[in-house]
Amino acid sequence: MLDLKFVVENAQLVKEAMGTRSGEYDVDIVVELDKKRREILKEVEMLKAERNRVSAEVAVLKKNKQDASEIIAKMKEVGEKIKELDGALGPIEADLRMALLSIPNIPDKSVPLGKDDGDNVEIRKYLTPTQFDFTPKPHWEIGEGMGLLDPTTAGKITGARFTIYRGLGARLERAIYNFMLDTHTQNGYTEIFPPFMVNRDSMTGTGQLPKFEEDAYAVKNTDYFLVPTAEVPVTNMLRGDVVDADKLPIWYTAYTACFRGEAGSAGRDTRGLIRQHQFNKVELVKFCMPENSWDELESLTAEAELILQKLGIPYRVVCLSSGDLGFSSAKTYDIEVWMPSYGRYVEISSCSNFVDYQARRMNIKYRTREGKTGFVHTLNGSGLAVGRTTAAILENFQNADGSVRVPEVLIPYMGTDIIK
RNA sequence: GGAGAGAUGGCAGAGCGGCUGAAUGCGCACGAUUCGAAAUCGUGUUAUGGCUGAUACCCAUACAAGGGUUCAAAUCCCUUUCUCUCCGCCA
Repeated sequence: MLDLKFVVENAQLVKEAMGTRSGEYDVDIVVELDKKRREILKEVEMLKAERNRVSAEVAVLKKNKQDASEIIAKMKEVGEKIKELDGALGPIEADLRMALLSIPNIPDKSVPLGKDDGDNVEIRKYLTPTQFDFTPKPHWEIGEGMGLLDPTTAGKITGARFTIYRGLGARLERAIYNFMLDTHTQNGYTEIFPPFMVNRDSMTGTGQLPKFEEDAYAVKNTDYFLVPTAEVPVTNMLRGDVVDADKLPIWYTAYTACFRGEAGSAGRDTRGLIRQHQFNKVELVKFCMPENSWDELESLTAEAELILQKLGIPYRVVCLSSGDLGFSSAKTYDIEVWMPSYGRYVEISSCSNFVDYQARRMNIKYRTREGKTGFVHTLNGSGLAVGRTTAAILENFQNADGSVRVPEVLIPYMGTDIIK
């Protein structure tokens, strides 16, 4: 969340920033609630100061065995008044927090202004779109044709938007996330294997709640949620902590299955691995000092790109426009992989700098040697979405005879150089 | 699932109705000492909110979280969460 003081003192600026995003956000309500809160607060704090003062007098009287019943009776009234005002304050503060949580991050100055993904700006490109001297097949045809992917049986045992991987298909998926984890740990990331279920506080900490509860899978009879991304458990590892500045930056990488309701995407990408309710992803998460977060965003993006470079798959990097920016993010680069069946680039990673937005929400602070504290900056990015990588490999490395070449770096993991 | 113990500052650990925002130790900062350092000595060192030009003063709040008792709660009561020990069960 944003800093309350900042919002109240710069309401106009915040409103303008919200205007560049998609969606409507109520900044005025925050200002109003804060004003109300402060009015009551002043009154109740005065009463409390009086109570504290008089209570000290009572202590002295009692010590000297003197009668204090008169002022005790008077303080009882003050106590009731305090209780009343505190009672009024509670709901206002709760509303205020909710209102503040409902306001997204302010886009960084460098973010291109725009309405939606049509205004995203291409930053760089790697390789050129794959050319074929035959008509390439989409990955779901390749996968189902060779028995690597089986959405039909998955539909029977679970439902739509699930897939069973079989044989070399399952092996390929596993090879990919092992290769990703190995690459990232060699680059200095610490591997984390977190729980796949998290509590409500964690979902709120990273911003999935309260606004997007319908996208999440809740576990019945508990207050747990299936993780929509490893970002949630991994970023929340430091929730409420004060970290020694010397220990920063912290780089974590984690594989998890990810579970998403995909509310509002009915009819989109219904075939293949692009949009599933359960998919595998390797995530990159960073915690750093505020002054380093923009450099860390560049390196994090490069580290995610490295996977596609090593695999040899064409991609491009785009900077999301203000209108396409995620709720908690100040700036996001999407990495988009070339997908022949779509005839365009498809998102495979989203690398974001949240600056202090998540840290304030989660109360993650640093402490320097000199004792100075402040909110850390948090970043994360996919490194990468595994299912989409599988799809991209099947499509970009397919041969005319229907077989699929295994990328060089995956051969040790696959035990073969060809899938047929 | 059953029985018991516990949760206090960056860390360790006292306190168990008023004089405790919190002893003591560690860590850290500054100073003394030193050619410099170690050791030693001295001083200081929580956060959030209100007020404010102010990171100054003053005021309020906070001892897992939430509620209650009381003039007054880290201290008493209730609920929840988490941790540990023993038993059971299980991969």
